[in-house]
Amino acid sequence: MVFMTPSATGPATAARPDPAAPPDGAPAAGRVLDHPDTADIRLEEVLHALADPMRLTVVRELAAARCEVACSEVPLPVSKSTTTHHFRVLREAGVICQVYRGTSKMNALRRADLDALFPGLLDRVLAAADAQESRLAGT
Amino acid sequence: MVFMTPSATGPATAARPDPAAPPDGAPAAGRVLDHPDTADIRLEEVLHALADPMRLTVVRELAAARCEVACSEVPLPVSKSTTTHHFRVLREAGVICQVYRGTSKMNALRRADLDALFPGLLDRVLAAADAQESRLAGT
DNA sequence: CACCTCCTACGATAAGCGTCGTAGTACGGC
DNA sequence: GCCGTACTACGACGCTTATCGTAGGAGGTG
Repeated sequence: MVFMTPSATGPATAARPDPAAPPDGAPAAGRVLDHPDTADIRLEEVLHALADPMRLTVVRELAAARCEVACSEVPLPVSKSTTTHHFRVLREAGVICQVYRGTSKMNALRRADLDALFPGLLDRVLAAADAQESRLAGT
Repeated sequence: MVFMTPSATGPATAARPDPAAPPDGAPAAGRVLDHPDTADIRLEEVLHALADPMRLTVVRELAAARCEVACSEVPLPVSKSTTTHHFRVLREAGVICQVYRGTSKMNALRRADLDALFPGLLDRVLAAADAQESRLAGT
């Protein structure tokens, strides 16, 4: 059941056609992380993943930064282990794609996969989050 | 901290301009339920409410039936008390509006409020749920 | 090689959630 | 007034979750 980065149903946000990437070829050899196959992504799990404030923050950061982001670049008001935990939940729900790059673990949204399964959903959630933030800020 | 059915920021899906409603005037006198004010609805709570399979089912049923629906008309594979619990979670998250009507408690989506706060979100979630159902059915 | 950084795994804890059954209240009909 | 229907409140149970700290591995740098 599922082995590595999506190659089956879609290269996800992967294929890393972005700069910032190393010479390539060796995205970190060994260490490969389990990602759900695109077809195995479940709406309830995605919603659950997005329902947590910490994780929603992460997703918004990832959406804002158009390229891959290291775990440590998304500051959360919780411990390192808890942060790791949240990233894992997001990955296992199929929301993000994680890949080792040197000592860092890079994260990216699986926009393509999510949009294919649930058209427009992610955008609406992000827009809703922005809207709510503005609304609450203007108090 | 909020008192009754929305009248403050918007009559929600209420105002019951639908048939099926009794002569009106006495929608059940006493028993009034607490609903969050529109401005108090939080995205995280809405997502959390929608993330549960049971509750998502309820919301889909409510969206399908364009009018108010009694709790007992949405059959769930769980006990009565659990059903009550789920309806309460939905109400407290601001997703549905509940009103006593005789011995029944009628439920309706707070579409207007949700669309005002999070434009298009509910529709996308419903569409995503439909899409996933078809996708999984066609296995 | 030593060392530092980044991230992980593990165990612990406390809180939350979904589920149930039972007992009970409000309302309408007889 | 009595009874049935519809829903609720409460307490219990077990599972999941969010959080932490500590210990440790993988990989770059010197």
